[in-house]
Amino acid sequence: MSADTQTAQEALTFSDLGLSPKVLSAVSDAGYTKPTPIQAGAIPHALLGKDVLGIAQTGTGKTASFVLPMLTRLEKGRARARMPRTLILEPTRELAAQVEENFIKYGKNHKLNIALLIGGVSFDEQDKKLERGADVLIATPGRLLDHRERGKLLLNGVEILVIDEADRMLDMGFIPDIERICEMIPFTRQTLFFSATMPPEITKLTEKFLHAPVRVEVSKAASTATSITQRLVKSGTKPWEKRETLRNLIKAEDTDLKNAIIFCNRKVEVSELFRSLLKHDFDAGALHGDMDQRARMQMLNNFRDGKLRYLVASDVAARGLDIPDVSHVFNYDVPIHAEDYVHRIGRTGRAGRAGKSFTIATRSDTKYVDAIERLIGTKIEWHDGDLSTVTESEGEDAPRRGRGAPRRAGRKDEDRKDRGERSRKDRHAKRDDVPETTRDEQPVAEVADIAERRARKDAIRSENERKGSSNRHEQRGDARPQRDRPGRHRQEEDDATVGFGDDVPAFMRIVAKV
DNA sequence: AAAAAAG
Repeated sequence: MSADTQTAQEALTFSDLGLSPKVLSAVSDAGYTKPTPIQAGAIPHALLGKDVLGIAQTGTGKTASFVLPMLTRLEKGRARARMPRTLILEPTRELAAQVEENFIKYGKNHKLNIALLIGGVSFDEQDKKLERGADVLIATPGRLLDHRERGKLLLNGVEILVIDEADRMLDMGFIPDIERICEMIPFTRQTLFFSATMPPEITKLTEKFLHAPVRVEVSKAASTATSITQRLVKSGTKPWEKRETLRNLIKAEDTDLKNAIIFCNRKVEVSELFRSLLKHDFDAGALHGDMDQRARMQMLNNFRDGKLRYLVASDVAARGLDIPDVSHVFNYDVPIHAEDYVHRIGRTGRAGRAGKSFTIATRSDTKYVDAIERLIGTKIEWHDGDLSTVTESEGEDAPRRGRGAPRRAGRKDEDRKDRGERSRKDRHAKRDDVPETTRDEQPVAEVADIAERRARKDAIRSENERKGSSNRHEQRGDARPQRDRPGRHRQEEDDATVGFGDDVPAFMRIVAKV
């Protein structure tokens, strides 16, 4: 094919980039033939040992753009005890785990030691992996520094350093840590640096720590993904009103809705809404940063595997997490920062698939909605009339409008309970009942188990229904009483972890910069 | 008005 400039890149395949045969074969086994723009741009330079400054959103195939060349370069040489050869820094634990999955997937023809150093889990296993000598070290900053202070880790053997999601690290106050870490690593290293945006602090950082970097910037689409249908949904301001709005919305969307992420602004809201949804028989999971790590992973994996249909989440899930095939995003709260809106709804409509997003808005959200519309440069349509048609209820316990009524008997009681009032003890089996006292510490794990059991039960039920038999089998509860005892390893990675393809997004090119 | 990350 002859090359006009545009199609030249399109025509590239992975085998044109200089990757090793082992890597290429893993890539093709994973089903990929064509690199994304960031991959095509970054990989050849990374292979030559040059520093790379990649400006790209998550979902652009960014992860593979450093994983693949690193694998190729790691084929020469061996790791020594406590001296990892490469280091990848990630802002969140889930992202770090996701990068590990990528190394496992694309490194399946390599014999590499991979160590994942994240908080919330015991040190023992991590120590062992370091001791054995890690070719690839993937870490969140806190735990990494912790290990180093304990003397278990030497960073002066690091040949390649990756800093991922730098702007998010900035938001999270990690920059001082990042600077400390950079200073521990020899000057001669190669640095691959990724950020979605380039605020001044980040530019300064790159000037300090990158040497003559090759700048690779993925093109930005002018507007929001056309594959995402966006709607605003009016609601009263009271929590129970918002929950009801959400439930009705979910039910109305039922036929199209494969699975959904429901974003809340705060962690308490995540747990409240989660418990409420469970009470209302939705197979929901929850994800936020105060949950214990086991529950976080479990929820995320169950959601990915389709064992949970709904995931109530804080913004920990807004960026970067690769959850393919989410059909719906609900914003239970309007995000306070407009960029977060872009990231949140970007969880759907991936790889050109159709996605829907609904944002529940109350009177007090107007200015945030305005900011979002300004950012994305377009008005978002109201789903079913705008806020002028909402009748605001008075007082905390204002009775609900008697209409728009619950379809099931007993709903009123549940709603009363939702509002925090005591109601007559449920007629439901206590097994599915969520402890009212549940706060965020230990009980979350319990709740997680309940959610998991329910998810399994539901999976079985829907399987049966599909087969035409509507009998409900009770699955024996096999939730193990796993306490998170330090020093205890869990081998039971029972469900094979799903692969994380980096979807090429129709959308993610949006630049969420003001 | 938040979330995230070390414990």
